[in-house]
Amino acid sequence: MEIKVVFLCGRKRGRNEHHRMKNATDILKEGGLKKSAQRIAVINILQAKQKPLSEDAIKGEMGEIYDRITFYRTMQALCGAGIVHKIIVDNTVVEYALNAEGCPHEHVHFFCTVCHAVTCMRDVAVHRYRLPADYEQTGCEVLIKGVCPSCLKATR
Amino acid sequence: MEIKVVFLCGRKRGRNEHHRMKNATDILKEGGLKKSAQRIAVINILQAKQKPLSEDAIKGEMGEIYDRITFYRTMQALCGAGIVHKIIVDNTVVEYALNAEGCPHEHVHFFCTVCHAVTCMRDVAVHRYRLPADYEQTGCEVLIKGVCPSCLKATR
DNA sequence: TTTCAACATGAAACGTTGTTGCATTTGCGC
DNA sequence: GCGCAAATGCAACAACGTTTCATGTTGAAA
Repeated sequence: MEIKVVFLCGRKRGRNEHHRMKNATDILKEGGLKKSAQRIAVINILQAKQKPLSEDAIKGEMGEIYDRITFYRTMQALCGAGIVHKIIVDNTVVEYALNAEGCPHEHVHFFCTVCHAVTCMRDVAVHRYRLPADYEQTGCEVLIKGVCPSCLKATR
Repeated sequence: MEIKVVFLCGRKRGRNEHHRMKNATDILKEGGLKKSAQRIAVINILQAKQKPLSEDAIKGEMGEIYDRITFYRTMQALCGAGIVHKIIVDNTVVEYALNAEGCPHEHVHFFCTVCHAVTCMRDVAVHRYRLPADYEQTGCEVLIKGVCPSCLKATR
């Protein structure tokens, strides 16, 4: 039986007010996972980029230590522990994002159809859909497609 | 340049009030696609089952005439013409559903984590999310996960 | 510090999913 | 019916994802 640390939602943080990031070792410990070079590398990369990344992008950052099989297992472990979440854009397009510290509420994801970047819209909460009473809801994925600000600006 | 037939939304139909289904040949013609055995088979199967189906399920219904390569191209054609829509449950789980006649508004999809069935919640519209003004939205996918009525009943 | 069980790793091999090229067949407008 | 464009199906390929197994690490208890 392992202890999960739950972050309490404090006051809202301002848009440019960064909090000190926890290091990979602590994140793993809190998730009840053993430390390993692969896992630390993945967490550090996702933390540094501050946005969802594809396997390919992570691979590029990892360099030599990247191993395809280990990568899948690493991501399974990190997802299972709630350290990262998987964003399914299409059945052939998957991205991974670090779960935000602080308030880990369900948020909307945005996919830019021009540059193919995926963004976690942390300020846009998932709507609470009303299904017929005999359905039990456990989760909800929302993916909005469109054109991101930088691509929109580029076309003008 | 092909002509797309747009169905106008008339009065709401009652829950058990079925309208006469168009046949596959007409659907293809309206979609600007050529008639073919594969396409007709897929449309007929989706129409008969009245619910989203996986490739495997469709394959099972098609029998001998199923061909994997043709299937992908068929689904690409049908999706492109707006005759069916693809529901991405997970990167390894894809389902296809016939676009409903009548009101083809964006609707929510439901995935039962017990029986893995996918349902089009035709009466549950996709919420209009408000993103920052510099984002342009073109579409939105909503997938709710949970337990469907029949699985819920089975556990009691 | 040493020991050790549990877990992470990476190589090989395999299965599935999706695509591309090409020769052949089919649909459909003329 | 003719002929062109599109659909089909085969082969081959590429990418994605999993399983098995031998080996290397981690972390906790002796």
